[in-house]
Amino acid sequence: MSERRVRVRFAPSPTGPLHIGGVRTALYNYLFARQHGGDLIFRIEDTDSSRFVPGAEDYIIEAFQWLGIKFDEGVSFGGQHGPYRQSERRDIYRKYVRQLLDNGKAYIAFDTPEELDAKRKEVENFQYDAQTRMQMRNSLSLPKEEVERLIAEGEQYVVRFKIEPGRDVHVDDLIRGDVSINSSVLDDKVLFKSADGLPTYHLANIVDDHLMEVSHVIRGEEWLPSAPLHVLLYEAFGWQDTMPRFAHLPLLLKPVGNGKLSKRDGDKLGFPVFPLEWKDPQTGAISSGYREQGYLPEAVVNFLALLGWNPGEGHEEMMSLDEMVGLFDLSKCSKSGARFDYVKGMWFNHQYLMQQPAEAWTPAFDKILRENGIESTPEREAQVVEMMKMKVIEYVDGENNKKKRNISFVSDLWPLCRFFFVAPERYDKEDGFVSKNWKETTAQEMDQLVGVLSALDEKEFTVEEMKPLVDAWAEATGARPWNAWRVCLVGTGQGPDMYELAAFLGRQETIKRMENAIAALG
RNA sequence: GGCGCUUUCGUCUAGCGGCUAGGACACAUGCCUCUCACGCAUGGAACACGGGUUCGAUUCCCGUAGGCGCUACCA
Repeated sequence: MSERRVRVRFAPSPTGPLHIGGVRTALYNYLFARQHGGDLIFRIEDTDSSRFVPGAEDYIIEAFQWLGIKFDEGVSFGGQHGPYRQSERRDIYRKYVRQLLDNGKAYIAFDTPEELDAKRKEVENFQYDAQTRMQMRNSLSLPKEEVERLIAEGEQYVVRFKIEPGRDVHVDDLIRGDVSINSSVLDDKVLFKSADGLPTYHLANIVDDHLMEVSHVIRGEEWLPSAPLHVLLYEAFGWQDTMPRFAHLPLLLKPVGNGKLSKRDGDKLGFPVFPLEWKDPQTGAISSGYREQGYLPEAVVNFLALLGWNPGEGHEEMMSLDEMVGLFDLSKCSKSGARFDYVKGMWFNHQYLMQQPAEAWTPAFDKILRENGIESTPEREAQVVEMMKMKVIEYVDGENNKKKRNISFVSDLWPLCRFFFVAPERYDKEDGFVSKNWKETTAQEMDQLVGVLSALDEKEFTVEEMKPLVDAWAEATGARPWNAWRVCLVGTGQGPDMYELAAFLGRQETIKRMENAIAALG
């Protein structure tokens, strides 16, 4: 059994953008496949034509590309077991439906959706099973000629799985151990619909996993209740010897409140639930994505991996994809759902952001500057802007650790760096820092400081020239001008060392801001 | 309602019969300091409950309660 080559799959339904929980499922499949030198298959489960959403498939592929999760075969990746899109496998499924029908493991049912609805209204907790199927319109209850006539007349029908009641069905789950359920509580599931000639999930899933030689099915816990049905299907086909092992992952729960994290929760709760931004082709509504929010793929993957799995023994939480491949272990997955605490995701992003060289941030920061109207200046000033940007990065990400900012995203830079580019519009006395550091005599003091600074020309306005001059003056007069000076240049208690800041702004801008402040605060 | 899964700090979790129940995020405090932050240090904070089994249960078993999922001609 363990001799079999490891082959796992991620098989989403193209009904919209990929949910973050799906990303984690795919990630675990990826880790498992890599670790065992096996294959990861990408299959599209589009057996419900009515729920098909254009663009979803490409979106999913792009998302995994961004995340660095690579597939070995499947839709758009090629392989020997295709086609990998279920809608292109109709003929294959037909053959297997026939086999089940011929073996008496399945039967044809003519009950319309309306009839079934009526029945459900009439009988509380109605279930289509061994108890009730003889009361329904199907090939078991109807005479043979009648069945043939109905089919010949083109009546729509479905094929149902004939579940034998009263049997304990066992599923050996890699995460949960033995799970058993009595077959009597299972209903005769629809396997195939004549209306569109397509199978339902259950049939397509089993047939494909078998044909694609899938060795392990790693999927979300929402599938656990139907796992016994799948076991029964493998048996009905006579494939029990090559039946894959199952592993049902705990679900991702909402950060607050009840229930699992759903597609609609995202932006409402203040964080994305999709890897990439998604625009609904029908409504045009936009859902935010991790990529567009400024997350690094490494951070998303690292954060997600630890929601439901843990390497144990106080191992470092920061892990690359490759490290995780070495450490991953299905038996170390937790059994209960994990609340999706995106604050920790932000911390991971902070960590990965800090590992990057500052130059890596330039494109993103550039965009922010443009959004704030900084770039739309004449060419001459463009050079200055460029220099400023370099300065900003140095300030934020200087080799001196003391200067590092607490930023989770590059976009967090703007409120911290604004004053480099824009003079304070107003000096707010309500601001605690301002009121604390701007006293009666401060205006005078700043006036003097302007005088001291004026001795330097624009070229001499450097930290090296300025510092001795100002320090000497402060020493002589006993002034402690820095905080008030900061009020002048920044407007509040933020920013780098005052000499560095002043040198960066230059003589003209520095003195202008000081005079503005003196005039405004008096 | 039925069936199944599940239950350690606020959150993610370590623990696999004997531990002062460990770590991370978040939070609080202190240090550093011309501000904010970073960094460093410190602190508060948990075994759902009730029965067993055992010399001994957070750990094993059974109940109860809570949480989650499934219960479609959706996946």
